[in-house]
Amino acid sequence: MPSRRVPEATVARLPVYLRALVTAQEHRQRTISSDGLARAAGVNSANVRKDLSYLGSYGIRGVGYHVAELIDEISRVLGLTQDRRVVIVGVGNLGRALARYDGFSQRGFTVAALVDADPNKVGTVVGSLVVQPFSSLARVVAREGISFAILATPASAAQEVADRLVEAGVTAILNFAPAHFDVAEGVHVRKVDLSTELQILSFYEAMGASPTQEAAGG
Amino acid sequence: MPSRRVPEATVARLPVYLRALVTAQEHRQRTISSDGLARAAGVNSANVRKDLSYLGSYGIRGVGYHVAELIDEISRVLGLTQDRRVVIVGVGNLGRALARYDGFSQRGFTVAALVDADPNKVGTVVGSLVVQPFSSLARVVAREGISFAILATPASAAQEVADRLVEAGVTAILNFAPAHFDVAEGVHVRKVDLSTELQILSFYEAMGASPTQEAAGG
DNA sequence: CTTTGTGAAATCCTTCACAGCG
DNA sequence: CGCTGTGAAGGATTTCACAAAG
Repeated sequence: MPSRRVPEATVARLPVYLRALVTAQEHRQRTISSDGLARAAGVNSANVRKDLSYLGSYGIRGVGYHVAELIDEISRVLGLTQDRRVVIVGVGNLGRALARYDGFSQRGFTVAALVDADPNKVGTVVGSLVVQPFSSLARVVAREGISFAILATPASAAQEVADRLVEAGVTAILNFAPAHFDVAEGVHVRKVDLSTELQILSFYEAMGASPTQEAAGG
Repeated sequence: MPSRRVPEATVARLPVYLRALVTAQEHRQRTISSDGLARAAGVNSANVRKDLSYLGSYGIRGVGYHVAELIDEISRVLGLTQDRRVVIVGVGNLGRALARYDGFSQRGFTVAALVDADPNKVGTVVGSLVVQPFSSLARVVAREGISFAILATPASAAQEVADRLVEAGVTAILNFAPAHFDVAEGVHVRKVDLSTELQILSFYEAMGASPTQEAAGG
């Protein structure tokens, strides 16, 4: 029960397990073995067992893990018990699509505000939200109780936007801009770069070589 | 010059270096040190040097690397010299945004076809392309000379779609569906899961713990 | 004097293999 | 017997630290 330190690689797999477990539950499955979970997640079963052992959540020898119990445990460890409010900065093609993406809200992430620097976009409606001017970022973040941001601006604006986000009190940023930026200690950043992923595939295509199943969440 | 085997972790960083190098070149920079590149990419400089050493591309001691030369070298290694043609399967919010995303074409990936199983979407226009029925996937892939696919369907359809893509001759799949699937030997898959990324951030938020800058491209 | 290239050390991660529980 | 939990082995990756090159 008392969870030890969880390695990064394990943390990155927990959401995958969670997804597989929810699917299993929808199929009325009450228990699941490390092997079943491993298959669904595309990893090795010893890896699953070791990962889960970090949570202190114990399975039953000869049986497997209780699906419902594991879902609760992983949700708790991932901090998904509280709803997270998110601002999307930059409502270009990608930002607009993310604003409407229901996968976020399904998993407890509420897109509470949209912000853009372009006066032509301010005031337009995306989904059920009106785009706010970038200049009012701090106010919006405070008013809406936002702690997460999705950064979907051009690369050139990334550092500036990140600075403003941190100033405004945002503590986690999911960065879709193809650029690196620095943030203060304690602010968490993850980067998703869509063309990078295709370029990596391109390498293995060109080589014709092995790595075949690759999660992009390391 | 004779490139040895390139480790996976290095491959995942090459596109990041490439991006930084192109930016440097736009700023009229002729050479760049491992330290400069490391800063721009958000990694350790020894890491940069080791990575580049795998390419056999040599820098100049006391000076650094020629920007233009390195761009060529990395582009070649990543197989970006040839244009890749891509089909997007699933034109929901995400698929449509990806279809219009100009970052792909800027980097040599041409979205050549859109496909969807929903008859209401078939025939609609996204960007400059007409959505084709899923049933004509094989024909479209053959006609358009497509080798890459972006899978942006619901999770429940992922395995089926992947099977059809592989049948049709696609050899690299970028998977946005939150599901794992199996493919034949030699077909390369990378997974991008948007809510997973937020959930990982959520973990570190909840813990208040260290990992601060994290690339999502392992 | 600056900066690369790289052995060696340190760290992290995965997989094996099996004792032991249910 | 089946399946978990985990020590130990094996890989992979990162970082250090420094000799050598320009």
